[in-house]
Amino acid sequence: MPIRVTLDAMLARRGMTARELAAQVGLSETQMSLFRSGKVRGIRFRTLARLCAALECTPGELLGYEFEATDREAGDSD
Amino acid sequence: MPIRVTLDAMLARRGMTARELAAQVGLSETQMSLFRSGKVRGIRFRTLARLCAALECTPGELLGYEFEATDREAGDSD
DNA sequence: CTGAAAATTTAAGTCAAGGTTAAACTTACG
DNA sequence: CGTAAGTTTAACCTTGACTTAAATTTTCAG
Repeated sequence: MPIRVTLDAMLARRGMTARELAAQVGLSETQMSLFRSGKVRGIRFRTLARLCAALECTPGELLGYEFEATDREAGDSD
Repeated sequence: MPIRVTLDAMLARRGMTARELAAQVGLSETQMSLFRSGKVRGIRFRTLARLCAALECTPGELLGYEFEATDREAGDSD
């Protein structure tokens, strides 16, 4: 999974704990943890928008991407 | 919905039709159309990664975001 | 004009997974 | 210690991503 939600850097930049962000954004701490550990395979724009607003950043800053050759195949698994 | 998948600019830049991209990425034309018209509320990372690979760009370049004050409220409706 | 390719739209349906609550457990750290 | 922060597992609910199919519309070279 080359795309990940990278919250840590933004949290550090804003001196905020994951728990605070969860409360502010209305997300469960569980989900926050899943995001941070890269165990999520997608995201709703509503959620992404709230994270961006709370952290005052762009989607691009929250979504880390590392090019992978396998992403060029349509029939690729996962 | 302040976040949108902006494919048009990238398609133009690579001189590619939406249909071609759909085939290359393994997405239905229907879904491509829904993305382009902003009728989608989220995206799977698998899909986003493939789009990025095919268009040789970053998630940030595909996800347009416009700050909205309502995104700062946790209990916000959609 | 004309016709074919490209794109849009509607409809019906599948099912993966986003997100929740609850609860127990593990780390920091003053 | 003891408290706050973070993880993890499990059971659930619900949304909506994505599909196929098919009809319609837009686009545009010739």
